[in-house]
Amino acid sequence: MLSKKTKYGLKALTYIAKSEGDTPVQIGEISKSENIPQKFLESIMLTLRKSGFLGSKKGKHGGYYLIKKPAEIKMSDVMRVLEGPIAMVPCVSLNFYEKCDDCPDEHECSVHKLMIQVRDNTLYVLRSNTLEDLAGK
Amino acid sequence: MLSKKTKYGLKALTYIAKSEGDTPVQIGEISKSENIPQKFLESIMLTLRKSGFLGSKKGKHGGYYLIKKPAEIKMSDVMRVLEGPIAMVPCVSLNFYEKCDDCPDEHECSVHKLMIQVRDNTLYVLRSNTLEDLAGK
DNA sequence: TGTAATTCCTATTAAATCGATAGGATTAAT
DNA sequence: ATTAATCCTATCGATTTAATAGGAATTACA
Repeated sequence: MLSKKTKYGLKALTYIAKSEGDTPVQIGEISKSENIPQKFLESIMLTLRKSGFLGSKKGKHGGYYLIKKPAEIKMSDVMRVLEGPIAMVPCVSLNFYEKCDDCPDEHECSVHKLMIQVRDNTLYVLRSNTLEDLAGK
Repeated sequence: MLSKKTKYGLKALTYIAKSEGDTPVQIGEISKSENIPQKFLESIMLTLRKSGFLGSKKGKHGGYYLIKKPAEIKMSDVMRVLEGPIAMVPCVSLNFYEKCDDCPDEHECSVHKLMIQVRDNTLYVLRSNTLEDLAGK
C-alpha cells in the first residue's frame, strides 16, 4: 500500500511542475489546492529538499522549486526516497537488500523468484515515468 | 512490503504442491522445514482453507492438501486473500476499490495514472504465475 | 527597524497494523 | 482411552503511520 506520505509528495511535486511561474511555490498553496494537511506536507517537502529534488527559499515570499527538469526526475528515485524499497521483499531489493531470516538459500525460494519478476516489472514502470509524465507534459 | 503472512502462506502452498504423497501435509512438518512459527502458520492455513485453496483432515494423521491443481492456482488470487489489494492505492484497485478523500476527480490525479500502470504490470506477473510455477514444475 | 510571512526543525501522539503467542475445543486414528 | 492433529478466539507487544504542536530561523517590505 502506498503511504500517504508518498502520495502527497508525488502530488506536490506534480503541482510544482505544473506551476509555470519562476516564483517559488508555497506549502500553503499546495496544501489547500491538493487537500493535504499543511503540517504533514511541511515534513514531506523537507524530505524532498534534503534528498535533492527541491530547492527552497525561506522567509516571506519563500517556497519550493524544482532543482532538476521534470523529465529528469524518475519516479523510481522519488519512490525510493519517500516510500523506501520498491521490491516487496528485502531479499530482492536492489538498493535495500537484506537476507531473509527464514531462507537458508534464497535461490531455492519460490517467493524470491516470484518477487523478482514483480520487482522488475514495477521498476520498469517507475523508471520510464518521469515527473514530466505525471504533470501531463 | 510483503507481509510475513503472505510470504509464509506462499511457502506453505509451495511445500504442499511439491510433496508428492496422497497423505495430507501437517503444519508441524511445514513449520519445521520452512522455519515458520507453528502457531502463526496455523492461522494462515486456516485462512487458506476458508478461502478455498486448501482442504483439511482433522485429528491424528490429519493435515492439509490442495483442492485444485497447482496450475490452476493463480498467484493473484492467493495474494488477494493473504495480502489484500494488489493495487498500491485503493482508487485503482479492481477488487477493493475506494475513492480517495483528497481527490475531487481521480481522472485528473497524477498518482492515479501512475499507479494504474504499476497495477497492470504487477497483475500481469501475478496472473501468469501459478503455484505450479512456484513449485518449479 | 519592526512586523508579517514563510521555511526549518524536533518532539510527541493517537491509531492502526503486524507478527506472534496462549489456551483450549474439537475431531479422528489407534 | 490416549494421542495427535486441526480449529477457534482472544490477546499482546512492537512497529509504523499520519498527523499535530510549538517554536526557531530567515526574509520581504512598509
